[in-house]
Amino acid sequence: MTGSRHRNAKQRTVDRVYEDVRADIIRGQHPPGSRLTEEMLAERYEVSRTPVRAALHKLASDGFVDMIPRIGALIKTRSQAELAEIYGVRALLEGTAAGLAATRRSEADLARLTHLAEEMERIVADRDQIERLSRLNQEFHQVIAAASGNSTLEEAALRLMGIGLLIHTYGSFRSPDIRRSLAEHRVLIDALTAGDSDWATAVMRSHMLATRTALT
Amino acid sequence: MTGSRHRNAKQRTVDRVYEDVRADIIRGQHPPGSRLTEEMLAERYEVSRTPVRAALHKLASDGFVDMIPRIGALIKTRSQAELAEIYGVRALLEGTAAGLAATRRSEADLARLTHLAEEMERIVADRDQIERLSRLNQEFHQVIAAASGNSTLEEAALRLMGIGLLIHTYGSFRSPDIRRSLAEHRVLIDALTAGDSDWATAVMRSHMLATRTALT
DNA sequence: CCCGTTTCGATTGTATCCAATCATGCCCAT
DNA sequence: ATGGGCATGATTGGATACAATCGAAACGGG
Repeated sequence: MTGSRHRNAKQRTVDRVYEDVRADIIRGQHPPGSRLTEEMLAERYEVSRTPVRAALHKLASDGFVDMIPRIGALIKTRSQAELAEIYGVRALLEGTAAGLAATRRSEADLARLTHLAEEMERIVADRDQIERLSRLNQEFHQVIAAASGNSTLEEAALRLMGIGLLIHTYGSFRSPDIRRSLAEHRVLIDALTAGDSDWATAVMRSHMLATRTALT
Repeated sequence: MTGSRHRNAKQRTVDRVYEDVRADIIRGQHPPGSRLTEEMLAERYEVSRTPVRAALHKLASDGFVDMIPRIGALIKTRSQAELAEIYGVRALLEGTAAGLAATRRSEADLARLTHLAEEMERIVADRDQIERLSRLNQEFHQVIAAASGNSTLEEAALRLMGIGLLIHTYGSFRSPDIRRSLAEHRVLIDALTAGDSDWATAVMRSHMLATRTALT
């Protein structure tokens, strides 16, 4: 999340462990509140404790676990209220980002967003592809954040998106909410295509706040 | 920044190293772009590489350095444009936080803010206490962010405040700008005392954007 | 003289070992 | 029976040793 982005032909052990543990958390393998010890993870992934420790600290700084000295890493629990907070702040940040993106987006951005929207609509009915739907949705939002041209804004938004993944978001939504969400994506693309900042901001804010409500 | 908060009677080595390196960066001991090797820091602080590495990774996740695999930690360079971005996003986040704080602030919060404002006014003329002025200012903003009652918002704002410290902010301001800034603090307290959300939001936004301009 | 190649060294990445500390549970005294 | 204190063990924190990888300089060929 906060980490470095470079072409890694071969992944370092610490990165592999980080990704694996993170994926397990998102999939609910490690339920909130459960305890992870370095030794246990080291054994499971067949590496030494050193990379496990590094990965755990990174997970902590990304808000996935709490590291308690001499206890271990506890999977962070997010209350309903915190989740609502996150979506509220996302509305603020991503709304602004969408407004900026409306004037700065490239044709390639629009094409990518359209492709993502189509793909999501294609698989929306398939309950087996919920996880993929969630990833596509995340990428959709990432593209817009990046298109804002404001890396500070983008980074802050990305951070919150990552935390939100703690709950396998789409899985907890009901079908009508998901379809509404996808329809809003289309409107968002229209606003960005039109280059209308205010419209884009409003749609994005509306999109995030509707999602917040759908969570409860 | 992102780290854990617990009563630390005795500080762990990694924390000490983190604080020391961070302070050195803020003071300009390590100029932007310069390279920090683990071994060099281990020798300087007379510890092994282990806590140094942990501290370095934390600094990276807090946006103070870039960790490049097999190269080392490079002190992050922030362009004028990035700095402007940061203050822009702070205006957004802290403006919202101030609006929330206007309705939720306690009497203790107001007292603390008033005390901080007075203290800053008392030492504003003393060029030797620039660093202290900067710390007090930071605490002022932290108190408001915390008073918002929105921990997500608070955390995001705190993060950006920390990054902003990369440039010893107040040191690069001219006297009139600093005095304007302190005057705005007073107005902010008035708005919070009155419980006027819109006013508080507007003042905070204005305060941050004026600061952004003063930087250039 | 310049450019590609290869070797060497510097630096991070990983493993293992030892120390310190705190949670837990047992035991004893009241 | 109950509460407090103490011993023990589990777990992280730190140090050291070793491996891997990449950059840079030296070297050789064109």
